[in-house]
Amino acid sequence: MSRPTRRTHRQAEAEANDRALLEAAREVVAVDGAHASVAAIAARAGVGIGSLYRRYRTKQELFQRLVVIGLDRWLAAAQAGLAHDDPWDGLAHYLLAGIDIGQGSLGAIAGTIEITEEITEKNRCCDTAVDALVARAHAAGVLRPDVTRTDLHLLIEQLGKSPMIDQLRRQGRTDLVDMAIRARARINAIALDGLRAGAPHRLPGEPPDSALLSRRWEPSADNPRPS
Amino acid sequence: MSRPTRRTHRQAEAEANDRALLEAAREVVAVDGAHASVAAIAARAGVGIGSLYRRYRTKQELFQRLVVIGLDRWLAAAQAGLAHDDPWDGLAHYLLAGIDIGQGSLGAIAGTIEITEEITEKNRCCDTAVDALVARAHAAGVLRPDVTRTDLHLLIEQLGKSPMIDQLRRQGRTDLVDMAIRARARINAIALDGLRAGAPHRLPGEPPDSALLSRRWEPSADNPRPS
DNA sequence: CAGATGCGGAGTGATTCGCTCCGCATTCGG
DNA sequence: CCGAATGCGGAGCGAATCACTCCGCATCTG
Repeated sequence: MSRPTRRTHRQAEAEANDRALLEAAREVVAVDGAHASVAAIAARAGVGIGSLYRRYRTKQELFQRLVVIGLDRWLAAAQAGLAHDDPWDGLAHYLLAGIDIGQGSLGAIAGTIEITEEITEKNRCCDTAVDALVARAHAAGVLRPDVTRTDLHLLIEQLGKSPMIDQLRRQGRTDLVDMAIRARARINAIALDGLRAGAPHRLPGEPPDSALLSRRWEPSADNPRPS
Repeated sequence: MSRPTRRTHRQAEAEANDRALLEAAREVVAVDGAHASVAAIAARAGVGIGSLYRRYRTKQELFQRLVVIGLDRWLAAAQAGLAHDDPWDGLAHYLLAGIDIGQGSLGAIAGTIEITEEITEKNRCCDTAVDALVARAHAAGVLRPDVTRTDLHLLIEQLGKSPMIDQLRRQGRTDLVDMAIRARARINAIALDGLRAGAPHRLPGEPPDSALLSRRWEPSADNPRPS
């Protein structure tokens, strides 16, 4: 009998394939949103369609896994932010990490999958962590007081989507992709500076209701849940 | 003979249909990007597919028209900004108008259409107007000096896409749509404050090359130009 | 070396695409 | 008041693409 920690070649290869699959799915979904096709995902991962369907029985199962992983990374980013000594640095880390993780792509498929209890629970954890991050920054007086967690979330969602970078990447213009990524870093820096305390104006209107975000997980008419 | 200013019922109705068609196309493209189907556009406009194809011989012809109209509005926004006495107010007006016009949706179909001389020329006009707007704001010392026209353009593109609002609108939740629009106004205000002079940090890296934007009009491998 | 395992991708029916074409309602000219 | 003309909506077309199945084959295991 082999030692339990020792895995066969096949098992290791299968795990590597799974990682490649998830990473590829993340990339393709970031570009095509809910319209991402399993063929494109498999091709990007460099595996056959058959291998994809051996691991995930349906496309939705893969997407659910994708959402769970995204929420995990999102929570990790928030906790890493809380680990920073400086309240502002922590908030900035969370925001930039959230943008890079592609929180925006999560929203794209949010309405297309069945919501499991696991997803709801992880979502709650994330909200709690971000609330702490925001409260600390508010208490330290480094974040403009009229910004709420939902504002932050919307900002991340908005800045997370980068259709131009996706388009350039599809075209294989790696030099331009680098340029676009550097350019986006500047946009992010602008947004960060807009979040700092001491802003010249109050934000317009009332703080947005957090229901705005939770409602997005509900199915829509054009994206009916599977029966 | 009827007076030349007098048009028949049919002509007036056809014009109204055309306007509805263009507005519907703008909305559907804002949601679905280049994947927008002519059936969806016609349905949203409340006209038959046949009527659409009587006015535009192909889908691409409609999209080209859409881009031209978008560039017209964009130029008008820049000129309206220049008409403001206050340099900052002018810039802010341009930015907010550009976001609302849906400059972001132009980028989505930019790579899918044949570029006419008209489009190239209008694009040049827009760039010139925005350059003047930026230069005036820089000279007045109200815009942070490390922000370039391309930065502004990328910011507009980034903030122009609102997948969440599109999703809610498709679901017909008009109350949530209003809420989301108000929430986006706050995001825009944050970005605007981040653009003001006196920002605590310099933007990272070099100013982005304007080629980043012009290259996007070129066709891509997955979006080949029609032969 | 024989059996087991997991792989890639051709094939399947369903769906959606851009687009054509035609029956029909409405309007115009006399 | 009527026949001709006009422009409309949408059924229908071939092609493309979708999620998904299934099987021959290469590779690894005992």
